Amino acid sequence: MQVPTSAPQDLAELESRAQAIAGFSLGELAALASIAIPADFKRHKGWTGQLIETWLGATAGSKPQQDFPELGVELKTLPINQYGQPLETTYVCYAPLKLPPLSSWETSNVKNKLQCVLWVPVEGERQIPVAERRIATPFLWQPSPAQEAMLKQDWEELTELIALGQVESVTARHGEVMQLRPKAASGQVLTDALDAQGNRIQTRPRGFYLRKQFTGFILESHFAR
DNA sequence: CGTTGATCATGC
DNA sequence: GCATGATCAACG
Repeated sequence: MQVPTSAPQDLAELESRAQAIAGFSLGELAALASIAIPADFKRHKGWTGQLIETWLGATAGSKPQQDFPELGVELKTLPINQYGQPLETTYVCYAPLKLPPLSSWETSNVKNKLQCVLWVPVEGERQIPVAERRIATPFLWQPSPAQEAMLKQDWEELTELIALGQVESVTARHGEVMQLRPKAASGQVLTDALDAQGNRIQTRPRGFYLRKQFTGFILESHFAR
């Protein structure tokens, strides 16, 4: 097995590459790709995602686009426990805080990002050394009408609060399947937003995250089929 | 003990 | 500063 040197040409090739790494440990994949393995993720939080990107032939580096633009596919690795349940929430994208919110769900970043996702579940329990964690079964997913309705509802609720200048009062408890949380290099990072009177204020950048229960439901639905 | 809020690395 | 990849760890 070798690291691909080009992007997958179609969905079939992407799926085939994804299936090929199923069952391998992160250590094996790193060794085959000549990539150093971190002892832990304290300072390497994005390492697994980048390793998977390498093996699937995603364009290196971070781009403000989908991982496979030609295929319209977004790649998400998902740490799971021994029962196949997600251990962490899933980051979707930044939330615009300076809204002339003529924005709609249909044109939102969230909907665009989640139109088609290649989920790659990976063993993530801390007791398992990083190198020994294995890739589970990757699969392509598109939101069902019901799932999209849930996402849309949360997006509209959260976006409305932002539009009303209530950003500061939104907590991660809002939203049934998707939440809004700080997303920055530190708590010192600030960005512009608006208060209820429309005055410019400074606040921590926020991102949209999928709750574990929701991604767990996606996994369950897929493997129950 | 699960979740929220904070944090780490990197590129442009 | 924003966007990518996420996990860490304090707290309720």
